[in-house]
Amino acid sequence: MPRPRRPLLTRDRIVETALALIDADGLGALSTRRLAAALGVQGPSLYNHFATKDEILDAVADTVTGAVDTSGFASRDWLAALRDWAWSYRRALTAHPNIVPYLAQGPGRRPAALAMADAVYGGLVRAGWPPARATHIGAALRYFVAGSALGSFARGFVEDPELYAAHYPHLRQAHRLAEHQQSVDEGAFALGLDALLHGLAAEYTRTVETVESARPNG
Amino acid sequence: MPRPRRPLLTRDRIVETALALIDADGLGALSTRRLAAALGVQGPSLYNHFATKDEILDAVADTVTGAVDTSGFASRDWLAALRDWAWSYRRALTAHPNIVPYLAQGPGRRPAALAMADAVYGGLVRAGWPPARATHIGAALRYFVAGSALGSFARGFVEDPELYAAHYPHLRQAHRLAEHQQSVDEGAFALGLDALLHGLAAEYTRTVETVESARPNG
DNA sequence: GAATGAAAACTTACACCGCTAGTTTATGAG
DNA sequence: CTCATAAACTAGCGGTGTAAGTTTTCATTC
Repeated sequence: MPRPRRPLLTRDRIVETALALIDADGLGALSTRRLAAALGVQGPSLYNHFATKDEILDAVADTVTGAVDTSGFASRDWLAALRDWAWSYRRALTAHPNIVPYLAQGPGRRPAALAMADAVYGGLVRAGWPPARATHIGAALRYFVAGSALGSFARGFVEDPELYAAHYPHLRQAHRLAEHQQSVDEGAFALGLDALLHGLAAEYTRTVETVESARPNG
Repeated sequence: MPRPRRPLLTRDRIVETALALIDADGLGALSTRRLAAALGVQGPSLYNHFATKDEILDAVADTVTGAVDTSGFASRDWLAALRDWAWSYRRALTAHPNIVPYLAQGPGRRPAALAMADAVYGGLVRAGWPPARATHIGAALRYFVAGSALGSFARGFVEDPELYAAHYPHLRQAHRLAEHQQSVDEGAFALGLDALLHGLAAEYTRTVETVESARPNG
């Protein structure tokens, strides 16, 4: 088949299909040949639209990141904005858990990831956090969200009662975790996020508000 | 070469060499043939000692997890034990960052990972946390530690000033993050961990101590 | 001490992988 | 109308995990 009258592929169609395959079969199951086959095309044709497979994955990762809502930093106080962002971030990642290991490596040059970092950092600095602290807070929350989406804690335990009974006295119920996967993971996230934000709020009154009130025009 | 008089390979030697290769060149650069070559042997010989490559990676991951110290749960109060554990956990992972994406998927059937989960969960329950809460706390801290070790936040930003200057007003200094990688990552971890533990301590007095004092013999 | 079976290396080979090179034809710009 | 570019193709390279079968040695059993 030579060049067709209407292009068979577009970047969007490739990214969309890649994400669907990753969601369905995992990151490891995405090969250029399988992706191409799902698009009704031969493997190397993809390289007319992307230079490398990593570029495809970058695009997939960025559409996932693009679903994260950072608008709170423009309208709400920093604490509420952080909470909204963290939940939205988590929702975006858990909707496509298989891409998280790739995405969690860092923003790289992906526009949506950089825009997110920009919004968070900017929002925190605007709220009065010293720049270094704003960096740390953004990083800490990213750690927590990425870690929570990366391989469900609950699903990480095998569904095999005998494995635990013998050697791990406190894990007798661990095999049941898989059943309640979603609620365990969400409960852990909710608890951890609340604790984190609680701690940050305390830190805020301790450092930022203290410093401001000490200034002549604070 | 037929069967040699003294075996050329042992599981330990394979795991050790695999970890060294992963540390040096990354997880993606570990192939059975390269690993075998580093051991002075042909690729398929590895399969006399491990059934699959994943089994090798499991063993590597478990030696890394084995370096985590959970002894605090036997000797200190739960809050100090959590802090010690989290730092030890982080040190173990950041010593071998390239294996973290594999390891972070969950404990699976790896003995060291399961022993760690057992110690943490047991310690928290012994301290008075309700079982469900203990699960959540262990998970939340694992999220945070794994996220922090999985692809350095700082290194995730490209060292290219022009990339940021144009479109991301608040990230003008982001390209400098790579320089201070270690201190940024550690600072973010320290801040986040302190905040998390601060929040958990508050939650403890709110729920556990309240409940206990309400009991007749509390 | 001979026989035997498992162990541990080997070679060969398969199906798949990412990607390059070169070919063919349709499209759109001048 | 010309022609560079775009977008599909086929063929193929070097690499991957691993299965199959071979050879020799070791450890055990009669």
